[in-house]
Amino acid sequence: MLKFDIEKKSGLARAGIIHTPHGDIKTPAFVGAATRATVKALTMKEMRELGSQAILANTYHLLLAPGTDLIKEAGGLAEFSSWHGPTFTDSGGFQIFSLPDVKITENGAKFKSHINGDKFEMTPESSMQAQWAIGADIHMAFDQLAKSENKKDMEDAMHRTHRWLDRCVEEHHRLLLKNKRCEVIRDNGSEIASEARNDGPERSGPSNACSEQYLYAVVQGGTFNDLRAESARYSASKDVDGFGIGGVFVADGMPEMLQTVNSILPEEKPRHLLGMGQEPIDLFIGAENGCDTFDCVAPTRMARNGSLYTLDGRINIKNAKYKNDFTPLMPECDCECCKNYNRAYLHHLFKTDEITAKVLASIHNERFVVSVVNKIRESILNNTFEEYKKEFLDRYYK
RNA sequence: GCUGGAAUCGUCUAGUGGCAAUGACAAGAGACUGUAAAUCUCUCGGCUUCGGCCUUCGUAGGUUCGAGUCCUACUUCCAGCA
Repeated sequence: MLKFDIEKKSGLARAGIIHTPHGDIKTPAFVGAATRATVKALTMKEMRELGSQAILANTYHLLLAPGTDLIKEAGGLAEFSSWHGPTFTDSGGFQIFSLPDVKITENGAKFKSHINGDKFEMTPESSMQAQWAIGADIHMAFDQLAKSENKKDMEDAMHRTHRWLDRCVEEHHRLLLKNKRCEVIRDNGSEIASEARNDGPERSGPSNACSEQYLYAVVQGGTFNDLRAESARYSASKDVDGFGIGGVFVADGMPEMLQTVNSILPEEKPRHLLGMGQEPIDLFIGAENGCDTFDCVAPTRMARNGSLYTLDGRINIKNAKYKNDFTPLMPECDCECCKNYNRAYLHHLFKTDEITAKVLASIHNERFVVSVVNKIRESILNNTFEEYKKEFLDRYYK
């Protein structure tokens, strides 16, 4: 079982430490979105320097290229990407939702590769196998999202997610048993996996794709809190290491939804809020209501598109008004971009389409969200969360 | 000097009698939440009570119901020949 220590609690909010085979994650924490085993425009060294604790890659993308077997051959995601820290993989479930021409059956989802049109099918079992091959520390169950006003549609997707979860858990345990590092005990003649061994010092050197790996169930249910509650109860009843909360598309109603879900989920297991983090307020709401980790593509995507975070809200650095602005992007920021460059320079780099524009902007935006979540953690530990939240949000959204 | 060719919105460009005029870039703005995203959308002659009105395709004339498009002259540029 994944080890998670809770250091401090305040209502649903908590600060803790997730102990993964590749190191600790002090929570709440923002996990960098490294879909194709890279955080776009950034090197892993830059990610470490800006304080990122973990990354999340996507099974669907890595399956298409370079292939999960190749990553296994390389020694796993951490070794392959030179990240060497805690890693997550998303299951590919989101792609069922986001790609066109996806056929969903009870067995799984049939995709067409967006690269060359190759057809292939992903099932709960194949997703688990792919994630084991990729070798991230924490895996997401293969789920089905829905975005519908229709409760029946949402309910159907949720129930399918639950049936798939059963298959994910079974396959995950089968793979756990196969793993040579796992201790196997016999209970009533049937093999079950015991707690993965996690003795010895943290492994930060070359990793092993066969090291302990952990599974999160994914809670669905859309905007219907009774469905969310049902999904949380179902997920909580399963033998998993933690939980992803998925299918959150609007911040409206998120506090109530998270209160519903996180009041049901067992306190001692970590919770990951999937895909939320474009708006800083989402991070506050998430942490406040019991989420431990977050991931979101928006900070780096927006960075590449010139939309940059400041304590006074997001600005578009490409706007003409920054042409002669020789002040730092965000004076209070300690990132490489803000410490060394000014807005006029960033404006120039964007207007002339220099690669460095995207690099510096991504360093800053990623640092910004990492830093906000780190400060949320500190404030939970210091009992100053409410003050920090008010101070930050009043200024950011004024 | 002669002979051809060419001049269109910041730039390049489409346009061969019905045109405020094509496309690209540039410019201005917006979007982006488990990444088919270094992407996408909108604006881009002026005014507008949103029905239109006015001014535009080197300059000046002309033909025509109608000219960026045809004719004449001029100006500038390009190529070739002297």
